[in-house]
Amino acid sequence: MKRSATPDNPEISDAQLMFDVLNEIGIISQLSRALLESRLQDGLTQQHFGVLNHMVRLGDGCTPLGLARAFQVPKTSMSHTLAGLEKRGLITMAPNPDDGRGKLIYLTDAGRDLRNIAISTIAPDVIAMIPQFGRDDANAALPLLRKLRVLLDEAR
Amino acid sequence: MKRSATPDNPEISDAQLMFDVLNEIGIISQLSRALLESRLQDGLTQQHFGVLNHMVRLGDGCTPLGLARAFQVPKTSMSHTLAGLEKRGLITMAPNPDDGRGKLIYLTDAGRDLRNIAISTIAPDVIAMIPQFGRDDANAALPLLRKLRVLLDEAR
DNA sequence: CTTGTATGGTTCGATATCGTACTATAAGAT
DNA sequence: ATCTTATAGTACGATATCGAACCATACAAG
Repeated sequence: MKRSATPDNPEISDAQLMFDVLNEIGIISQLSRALLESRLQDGLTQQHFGVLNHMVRLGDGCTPLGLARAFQVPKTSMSHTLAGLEKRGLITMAPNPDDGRGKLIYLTDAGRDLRNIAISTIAPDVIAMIPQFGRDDANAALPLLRKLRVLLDEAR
Repeated sequence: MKRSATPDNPEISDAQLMFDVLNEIGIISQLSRALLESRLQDGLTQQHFGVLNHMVRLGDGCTPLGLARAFQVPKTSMSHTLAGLEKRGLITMAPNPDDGRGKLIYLTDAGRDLRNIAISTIAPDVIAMIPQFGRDDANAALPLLRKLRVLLDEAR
């Protein structure tokens, strides 16, 4: 199980540690995505929900590229996600008056409602996790994750 | 016990905390996947690499369903991933002598080699992160992540 | 005012993901 | 033995993801 942590090459075990961290993160992401999507209707994905949630929390009128950066996905992926949201009437896309190339994304009432319903639907699952995970551990984990995310983001 | 923004309903901010944790995890997962796949050739994905790595570390001769459970993906997804690995000559699939329905997956030499090459290719990036993230923080994060993963797994 | 280059966005094709439905074998209960 | 239910895996279709190529606009330098 334990790879030889040869004292002359401590980097190996350090690298293994980071691999393990990223591996756990990958599986948690997979699990939380599956949990979320099992609660969403109409083939909505985590990305769809994420975009709606982002705009409710931080305000709409943002650009497709800005959203792509916020979620760290290629702009082509965001383009497809936004097309799906527009097709469902959850957002509208308007040309950017300040930039002839760009667009601005706005929530519709339906989009806002759907986000709020989704939150209510998922909240019990999330709240149920807290006593088991522990508020202290959650509070401890968040800054570590933020730091790691920023690091990975800068290292791109 | 709680310094809450909404004293009448502390669960709200706790839920927000967990949402934030899962959100950071999702983005980190996205970033590390992008980083990994940019280093892999021949259209290999994180799943492909993950399966090879899993078998090198924990031994091959495992079943498709066992792998699907290990990675928390539907068995149809694993079926597709394994087909891709077999097509590339990185694994072989044999009928399970103890179960007429099942198969057993074995690494080929090419599969083992590819995994080792991939590890060597990625290791510098991972090692470079360590001094910035901090070994202590990595050591602190891992058990928290494991706990969260187990929790989510059980709550499925 | 051109020209070159950078930026915002879409289109398209290849592949991945995953739910539904299906086949085949296994295993337990009459 | 037969029936029932559970399990391992695949086929297929719908959608998601993403890189390459592309278009249009912006912007900077002559």
